[in-house]
Amino acid sequence: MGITVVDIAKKADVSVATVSRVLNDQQKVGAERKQRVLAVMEELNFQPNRWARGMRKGSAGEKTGQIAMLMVNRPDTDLHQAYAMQNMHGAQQEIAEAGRNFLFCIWHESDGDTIPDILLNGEIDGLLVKGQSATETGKKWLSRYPRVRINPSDPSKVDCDCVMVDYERGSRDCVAYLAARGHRRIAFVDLQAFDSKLLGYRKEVKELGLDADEGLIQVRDFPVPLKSNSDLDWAIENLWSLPKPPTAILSHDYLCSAIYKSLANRGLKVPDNVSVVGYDNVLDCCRTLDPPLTSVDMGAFDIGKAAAKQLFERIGDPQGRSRKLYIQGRLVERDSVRDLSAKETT
Amino acid sequence: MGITVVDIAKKADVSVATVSRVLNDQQKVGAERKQRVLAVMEELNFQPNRWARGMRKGSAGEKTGQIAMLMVNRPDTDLHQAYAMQNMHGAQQEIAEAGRNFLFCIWHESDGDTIPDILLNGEIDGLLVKGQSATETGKKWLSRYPRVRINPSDPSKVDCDCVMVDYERGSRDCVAYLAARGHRRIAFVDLQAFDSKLLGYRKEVKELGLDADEGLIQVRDFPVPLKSNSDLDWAIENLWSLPKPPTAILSHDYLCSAIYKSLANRGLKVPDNVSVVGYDNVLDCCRTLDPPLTSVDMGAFDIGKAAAKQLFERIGDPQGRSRKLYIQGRLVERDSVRDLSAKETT
DNA sequence: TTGTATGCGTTATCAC
DNA sequence: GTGATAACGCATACAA
Repeated sequence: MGITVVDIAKKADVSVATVSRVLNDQQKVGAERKQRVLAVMEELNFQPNRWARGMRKGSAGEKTGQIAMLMVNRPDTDLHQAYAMQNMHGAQQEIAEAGRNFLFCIWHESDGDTIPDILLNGEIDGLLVKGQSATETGKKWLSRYPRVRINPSDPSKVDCDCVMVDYERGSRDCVAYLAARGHRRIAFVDLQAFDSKLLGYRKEVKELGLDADEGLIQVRDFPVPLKSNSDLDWAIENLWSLPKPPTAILSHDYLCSAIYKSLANRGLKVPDNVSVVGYDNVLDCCRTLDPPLTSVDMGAFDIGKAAAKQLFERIGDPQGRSRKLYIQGRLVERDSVRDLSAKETT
Repeated sequence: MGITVVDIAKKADVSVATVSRVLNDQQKVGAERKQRVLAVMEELNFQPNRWARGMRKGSAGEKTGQIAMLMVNRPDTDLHQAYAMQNMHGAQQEIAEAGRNFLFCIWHESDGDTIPDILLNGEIDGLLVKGQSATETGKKWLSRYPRVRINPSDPSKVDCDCVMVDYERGSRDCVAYLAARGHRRIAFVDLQAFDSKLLGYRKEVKELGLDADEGLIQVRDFPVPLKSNSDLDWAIENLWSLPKPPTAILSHDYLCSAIYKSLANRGLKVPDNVSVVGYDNVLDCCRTLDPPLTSVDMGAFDIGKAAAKQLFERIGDPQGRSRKLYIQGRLVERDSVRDLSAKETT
C-alpha cells in the first residue's frame, strides 16, 4: 500500500542503500544524489515504515519511532489529573510534530513486581517518566532507556535528565508581587513536601526585608485529597492567633477554596481584609472562586513539551551529561489581591 | 536478544509455521503439538516481536498490537480533564492486560486539515475515539479502523460501536433516591446538551407521580468552564420565584459549588433547606464541598475499560452489528440530602 | 495437519 | 561514495 524505499530508489535511480543513508542522514552521500532522493521522497510523500525500522533493533532500540510516557501510579485528585493531562498534551504535541508515536502507560507498582510490557520488548526509543519506581528492579529497567523525568520530588538526587517547575522562582515572584503592592506580612500555607517553594519564599522575604516571622509559615502534612473545606482551619486559626496577622497568604490553588472558606468563617473578606495568591493555575477554581484567584501558572503544558524535546536530544546523545531544566512560571492576575500601597496614596 | 519463533520451534521440535499457527490460534494444529508449543512458550517466556508482526500488514493492519485513543480537541476543564484521565486509565489497563500498546493522540482539527500520523500509516489495530471529527475527510479516515466511541454526544446517529454513561438511568436513580426520602418537588439544573439526563428525570418524575412542574426544569446553554460562582444565580433565582420552590435539586458536580454559593446567598442551607444531588462523582469538590455532595458515580474508569474490551471484540469480528453499551452508574451517598420522610415520623 | 520457502521494508555489512 | 545483498521475526502460499 505504502511507498517504500525501493520505490524511491527506482525513481531516483539510486540504490536502496543510498536511500536509507539519506533517510538516516548519517553516512556520506553525494550532495547531488542526496538532493535527488530528497526530492523524490517529497514528491511521493514517502513515510518510512515504522514496523520495518523497529524490527532491526532488539532491546532498547533506537529507531522504533515511539516514545512512552510512564506514569507511576495514577494521579488521584483533580489537580493531579488535570496537571497530568496538560503534561501529556504538551508532550504529545512535541512528539507528534517529530513524527513519532506517543505511548501511554500507568504503572501500578503495588500490583506485584510486574514490569510494564513497554519496557520489556524494546518497543520504544525513550521514556518520559512521571513519578518514580520504588523498587530496585523497577529503577534498573527504567535506566535502560534514554529518559526524562518530569517534576521529580527530589531533583538533587536524580541522575538523569529532568524538567521541573521552578518552584523557588515562582514562589519568589509571588512574594515580590505582593510586596510591590504594599504587603509586608505574607503567610505561607502549604503541604510539607514543597521545600523549594518554601525556600523561595524565605529568600525573597529576606531579600526584600519583609517581616520574617516564623509564625507566618503554616506547613503541615495534611491529607490530600482534602476531605473537606475545613481541613485548613488550623492554618487560619494559627495565623490569626498571631499578635499581628498577615495581610496576604501565599498558598496553592488546590488549597485556596478551603482557605477562602476558613477566612469567611472568621468574617474575613478576600481581598478587602486579606489577599490570597495561588499556585499552578491549573484548576478551574482559580476562575470560579469568589473573587477569582490570582495564581502563578507553572506551565504544565510547557513542561510536557520541554521534556519531550529534551528526550530527543538525549536520544541523539545518550552519553552526554544529564541536564536539569527549570520551566518559568507566569503570574496570572485576577481579583484576590488588594493593592495596599494604592490605598495609602488616596 | 529476545526469544523468537525459531527458538520455540526448535525446542518444541516443530516447524516455525506451526508455532505461528499456535500463536494466532486460527488454523488447525494437532492438540498434542499445540500443548507442546504452548508449554515451551511458557517456559521460555516468549513474547512475539511486535515489529515483525506489524510489518506484515500494510494499511489498517490487524496485528500491530497497538490501540490508540484519539481525543478530538483537548479537554479544557477540570471535569473533562479528570474524566478523560480516568477513561484513559481504564482503557490503558484493559489494553495492557491484553498485552497491547496504548497510544494516545490529541487531534486539534482546527489546525488545518492535517490527519494524525497514527491514522496514516497503519500503525494501529483499532481506535478508541473521544469526541468526533467535524470534517468529512476526518470521518472517512476514522472509519477505516475498527473503533469504539466513548460518550458520543448523539448516540442515535452513531453507526459504530459506542460505550456510554447511562445518563437516563443515572438520572432516574437520583430522582428515585430523592423521592424515597420524601422529596416531591425536585429541580433539574443543567446544561442544555444533556437530553437523556433530562429525559430520565422526566420519566421518573412521571412514573413516581411527583410534581411535574416545568418551572422546576432550569436548563440553559451557559458558558463552560464557568467564569465564576455566580454563573448559576439565574437558576436559583428562577426556582425560588416559583410559588412552591423545590425541596431538592438534581444537577452536576461541576455546577454544584456554584449552586451551593447561590443558595447560600439566599440564606438557604444544604441540606436543611434544600437537598442537592450531583452527577459524575469525578471531582474532588464532591468531597470538599460543605456539606460533602451526594453524587452518582458514572464510572469513567469502567467506561474506558469497557470500550477497550468492546474494541477487541470488534477487531475479532469486523463485520458484526455495531453495539451500544451503557455503563451503569452508582449513587455515592454523602451529606447533601435530607430525609424528609424521617422528619415526619419524629 | 504439517513443513518449506518466501516476502514484508528497513538497515548493516560487505565488496566495489 | 556507492551498490548488491543478507539479515531482522513473523505469517502465509504452497507443497507434502
